[in-house]
Amino acid sequence: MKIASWNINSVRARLENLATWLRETEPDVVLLQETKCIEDQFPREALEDLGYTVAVKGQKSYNGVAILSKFSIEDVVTHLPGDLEDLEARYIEAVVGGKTRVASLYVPNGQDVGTEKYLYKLRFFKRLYDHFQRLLSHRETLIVGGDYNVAPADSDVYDPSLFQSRLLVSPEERAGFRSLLNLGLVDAIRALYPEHNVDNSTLYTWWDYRQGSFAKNNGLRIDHLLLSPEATDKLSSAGVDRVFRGQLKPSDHAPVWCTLNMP
DNA sequence: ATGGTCGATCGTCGA
Repeated sequence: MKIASWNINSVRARLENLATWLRETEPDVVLLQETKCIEDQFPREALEDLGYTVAVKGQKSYNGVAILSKFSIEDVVTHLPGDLEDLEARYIEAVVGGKTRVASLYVPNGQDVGTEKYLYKLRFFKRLYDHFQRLLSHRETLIVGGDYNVAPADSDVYDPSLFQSRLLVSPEERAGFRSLLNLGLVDAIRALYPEHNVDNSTLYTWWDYRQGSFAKNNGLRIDHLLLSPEATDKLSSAGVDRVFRGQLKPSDHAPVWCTLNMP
């Protein structure tokens, strides 16, 4: 089973890129973020024509997450517990193919260290911690993927000297991300590509649209696939489709993917 | 130099 996550930065503006990527890389399950439209505007039929079942959590203009699956989709959850007043479309979870649980999540960017949006980001990580702790007790094959908006280590940043305690790398954000690993979730990319054994600059998933960042490979690794122990046991390969960041009208993120050996 | 470049939507916010 191939599972991929992609911050698409508007599913309507990116439908051509998305369809090309689906045809060329053939993921079984896709976790999308920043679809940027309400559910009625989501190009459901075009994706169904490509062989996918679709589950969407939409919002006007901002955020929006979705799950595409070649297999059945059941038990859909569209709100991250822990804050009933949070109406932003940043979380969707479902069971695909009858027994594999997946979630597509879009962690708040955080605007700037110390702002109200930054505090919302840190609270979001606490909610993820509490929810994943509960999910992990079920001992399922679980994949929680998405745009975490955190570069977990300096090896995930093109120039760490430019990123000291800044947004995306601050100690509090990294602690939030690390707390999920401490629950027992495993970073699929780092499980197969340890930071001291690889060219870390090939693993970036996001490049700013500005200043020619992609041409200079000024990137960060902020999109992640986290696996439960039961999923990690099945992990066989993983990678980043960075070629799709270089196409015409690209998203500013590249897809990240992994394959699991399913019985 | 507090900029730059996108997308949604149509002046301005969010990233």
